[in-house]
Amino acid sequence: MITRQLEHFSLAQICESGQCFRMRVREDGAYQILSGSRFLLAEQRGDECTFYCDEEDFEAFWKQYFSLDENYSYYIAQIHEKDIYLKRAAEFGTGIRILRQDLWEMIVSFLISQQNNIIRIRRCIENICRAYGERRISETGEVYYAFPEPEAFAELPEDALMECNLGYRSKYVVRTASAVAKGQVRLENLQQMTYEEAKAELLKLYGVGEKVADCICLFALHHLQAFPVDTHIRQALSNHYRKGFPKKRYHGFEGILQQYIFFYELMGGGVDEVWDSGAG
DNA sequence: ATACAGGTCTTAA
DNA sequence: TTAAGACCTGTA
Repeated sequence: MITRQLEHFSLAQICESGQCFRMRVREDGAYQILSGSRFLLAEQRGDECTFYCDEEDFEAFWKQYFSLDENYSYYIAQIHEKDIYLKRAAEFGTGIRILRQDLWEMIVSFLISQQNNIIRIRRCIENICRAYGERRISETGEVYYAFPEPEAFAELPEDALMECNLGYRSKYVVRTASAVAKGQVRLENLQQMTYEEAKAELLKLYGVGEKVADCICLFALHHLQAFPVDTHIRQALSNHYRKGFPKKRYHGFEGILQQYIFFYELMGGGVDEVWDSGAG
């Protein structure tokens, strides 16, 4: 068991930020975090966090998973003084962190995410884990299912995952799993690549486009310069950044600011700011 | 009922 | 190279 005082860290906000679909809050207020085949139980009171794992596990894995070695105060301090909207968004989501999640899990998760809502995305992922993942018991005694390896999907008929409610995305997952299982795309190599290289490689996968590739780069490969543009972000940018988002100013960590904006819009924090266009 | 969810692929000009 | 349509499914 590990206890830490943490700034700019909120399990609740991370859980609701729409980057980790297998994290959930329990009845007792504790959080379950699943990543690949791992399981972690964690609690938070104010800025004090407790992680139910041993020192070695924490140092070798979870610390990086939560990006605890990064200084988010610095990123927030870079926000332009006059950018009221971005300052509000960052203040609103100040406990968000960009996680370092499992690469294969993120590929599949964001294939499923397209033209889909977060509730159903979570359910789809839960379904495929139950159907194809290994059943396990955590150190703390909870039953959970590991995320299935590519081989678990690789030989399936392309529409097999419709039974898990993936809809037309089933074939994206099966074909991509097949490509990875055959070694046509090597996940180990992706980890070593630059943002541009990794994105280009990911775009070769069937069902992976610009947006999904950027999500994978940001949430798994931790390329903080990836800036996924989805419907929410597109809307927010057209409302608040007529000349485009100032990526140059924030070069190298645009992705963090993207996540503040996404979270702000998702949670309805931005609604009061979209009043100005019609009234003369 | 119709539109919309953290889009991408296919097809046609 | 760009632009419309199709696409599973649940929810409001």
